[in-house]
Amino acid sequence: MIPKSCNLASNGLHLWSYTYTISQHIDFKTIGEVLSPSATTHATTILKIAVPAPFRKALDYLPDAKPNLIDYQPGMRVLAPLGNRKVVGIITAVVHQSDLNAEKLRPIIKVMDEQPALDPSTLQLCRWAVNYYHQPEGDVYLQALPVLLRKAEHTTQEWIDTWIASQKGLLIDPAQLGRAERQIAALNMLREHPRGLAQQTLSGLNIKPPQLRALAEKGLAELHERPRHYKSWSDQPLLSETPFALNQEQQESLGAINQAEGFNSILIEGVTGSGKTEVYLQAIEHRLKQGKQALVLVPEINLTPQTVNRFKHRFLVPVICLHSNLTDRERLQAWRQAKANAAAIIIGTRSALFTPLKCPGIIIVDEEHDGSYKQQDGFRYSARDLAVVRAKIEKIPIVLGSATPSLESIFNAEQQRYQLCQISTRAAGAEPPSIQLLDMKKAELKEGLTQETLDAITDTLLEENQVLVFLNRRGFAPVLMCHDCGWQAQCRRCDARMTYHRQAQRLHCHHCDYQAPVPRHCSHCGSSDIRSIGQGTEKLEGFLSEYFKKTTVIRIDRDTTQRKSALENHLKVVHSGKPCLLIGTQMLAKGHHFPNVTLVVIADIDAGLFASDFRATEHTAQLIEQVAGRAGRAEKHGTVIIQTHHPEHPMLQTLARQGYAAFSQVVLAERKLLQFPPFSHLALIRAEATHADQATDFLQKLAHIASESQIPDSPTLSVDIWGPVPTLMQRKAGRHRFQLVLRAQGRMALHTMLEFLMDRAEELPEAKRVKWHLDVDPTYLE
DNA sequence: AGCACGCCGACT
DNA sequence: GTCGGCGTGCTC
Repeated sequence: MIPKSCNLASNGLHLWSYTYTISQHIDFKTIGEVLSPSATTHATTILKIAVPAPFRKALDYLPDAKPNLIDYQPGMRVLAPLGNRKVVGIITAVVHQSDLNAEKLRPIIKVMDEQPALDPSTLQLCRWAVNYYHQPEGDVYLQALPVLLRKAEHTTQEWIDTWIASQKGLLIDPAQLGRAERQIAALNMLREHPRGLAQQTLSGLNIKPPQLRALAEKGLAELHERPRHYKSWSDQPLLSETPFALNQEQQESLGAINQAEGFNSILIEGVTGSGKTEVYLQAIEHRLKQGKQALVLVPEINLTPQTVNRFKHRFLVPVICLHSNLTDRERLQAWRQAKANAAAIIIGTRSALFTPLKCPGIIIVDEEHDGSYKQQDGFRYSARDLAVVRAKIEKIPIVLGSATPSLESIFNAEQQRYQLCQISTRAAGAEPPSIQLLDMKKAELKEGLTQETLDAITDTLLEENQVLVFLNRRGFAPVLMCHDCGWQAQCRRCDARMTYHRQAQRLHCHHCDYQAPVPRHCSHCGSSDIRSIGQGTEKLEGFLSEYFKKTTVIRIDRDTTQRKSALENHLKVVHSGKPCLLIGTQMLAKGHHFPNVTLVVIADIDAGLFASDFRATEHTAQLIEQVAGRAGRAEKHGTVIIQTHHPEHPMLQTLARQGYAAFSQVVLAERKLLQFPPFSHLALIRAEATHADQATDFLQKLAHIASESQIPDSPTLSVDIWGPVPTLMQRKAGRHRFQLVLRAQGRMALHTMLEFLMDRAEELPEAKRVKWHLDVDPTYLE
């Protein structure tokens, strides 16, 4: 029997064979060290291991007890001692000298798999990410593995219990087993299959473990663990439906993608409903025909059964979907299948980027502008940006698609780094919706809606069409105020007002989840005249279902869709096509198609026009376009009403009259003037602590170190340092938050600075007293 | 991060 | 007298 945690160095039965190609696994960084004279004189092997602990760099370890039997390769998982615990780490390099004293080095406990868990291209991607995001190596390398493989209990290979007849069992006359009928049957079965049978297969043949164990005790059968072999998908027929005919622009986009041999990045700017997905499908088909796999990244919210079904309907080959409610075990299974080429198409969110592919053929990033590609905690990477790096490493094409590309991507296209393909016509000849800016100034409002808007809703419903009212604010009312003294309900842990939820009869902070009962009296003056100010989706729902008594009103936000499948149930009504009124937040803006919605009302856009963040207008415009894209598909023309106090706002004007492409040019010019990304590069160091000065002291020190290290009179290498400045919400969840903003013209300057700063930060005693992190290419300055 | 060590307060 | 709170320090 082979022990479950099969160590390579053990002398157990090896039923597998493993081969490797040294050249494939060379760590280029270590070549110099390998060839250096000191290394050749002392042939000691040092393993650089990335461990799950807050060290910036990998730790040095010695090989385990039987080093000669093992070829240590970067990417292999090892079990290593760390303090008084055992951790799973990744070999990042094999070198021949260490900066540490030899007596401080400890040997690893064992190598955990016979093949590296991280293949050479994933390793390269991780190395790139370490250098770019300046994140601890352990965080980066381990993040690239499924959760279960970060633990010692699981192996990269799946092991299958297999019973096999022993030598004695093959020779014996089964009649000697006497009246043990079931054991005789079992032995006969094993004799018929001298290469062994999986325990599961045997169970299916009604041969159960007790009989098999009885045979094993008599020395007639043996239990082995064998690695599971996956069947490659590549010999299967590809399609189960005929692809749709493409229009001219789709054809051109597909041509650009298919033409690519090796790395190429293509940005598809295609209006909502332009049939981008069809282009993806046919581009994937092209690569499948070459026996290559496809990786498709989608935003969190878009990974709906509809999206996945679109792929499953088209293709007969195995499609794997990595959605958020998979169990860890299912994720590991998917990882193994992708690595073994048992799956042809992998669709997933951000983290799916690290799925190993045996035969990578193409990467597609749908809705590339979407914020959910940026991880906002721990290892803060952008899956979209890393996807481009991965495509470069794998030498395959990458497609970035969006109706509203990020300004970074538009800029990259202008710089010829991306090939731009535009699809401006909607499929089936549908007209783009017309955008109407509705001046709210001095207008009489009913719960935030003008009479004109209400009339438009009435007309649409009378025409038997559906209406979508977009309000990006959950709850009943954003503010609860004392009418006598002006007191407002504040969150006691954040610098934010509490939102009033009427149905739950609670005050709820949307920033830290703190909840409180609704006060009956003002805590400042004791008055009982407490009123709610402003509108939330809950309040709007109440008003609209009263105003449109005969119409079904459906509210869709985080509060109404908490229960599983609640969203799908809500949407069933919408998809039935009956006239109805939809009210919703962000959730409604993406991914869903409502062919019968012909009127979209954006109730309050003003907050998005004047937010302090430099990306605010970009995000607001993307949101408007996305919400507007819900309206009027196929034969029905759509209208979008944007209610605003600032109809003359240049951003709104440009967007409404000339569209997103023109808008993006205006904003790019603005960014250039202000030297903001993509015309410069940003990094943030955020710190939070229970006492504000702990955070500022730490950041102050870093700012000082940074300015000291500047090379004088070298504009190409200089880094602007701002701060420490308080974050927009200075106190959140009871902690004070400050940040340092670093800006540089060139990437090199920024990275040199960051590498230096992170090394120094690790040594600062203050660093241990505050919670802090680095965010390279932050989405929000806050 | 995780774990031990260590030094102070409320309890079977 | 202990159990346990979390501040501090350390891990190749």
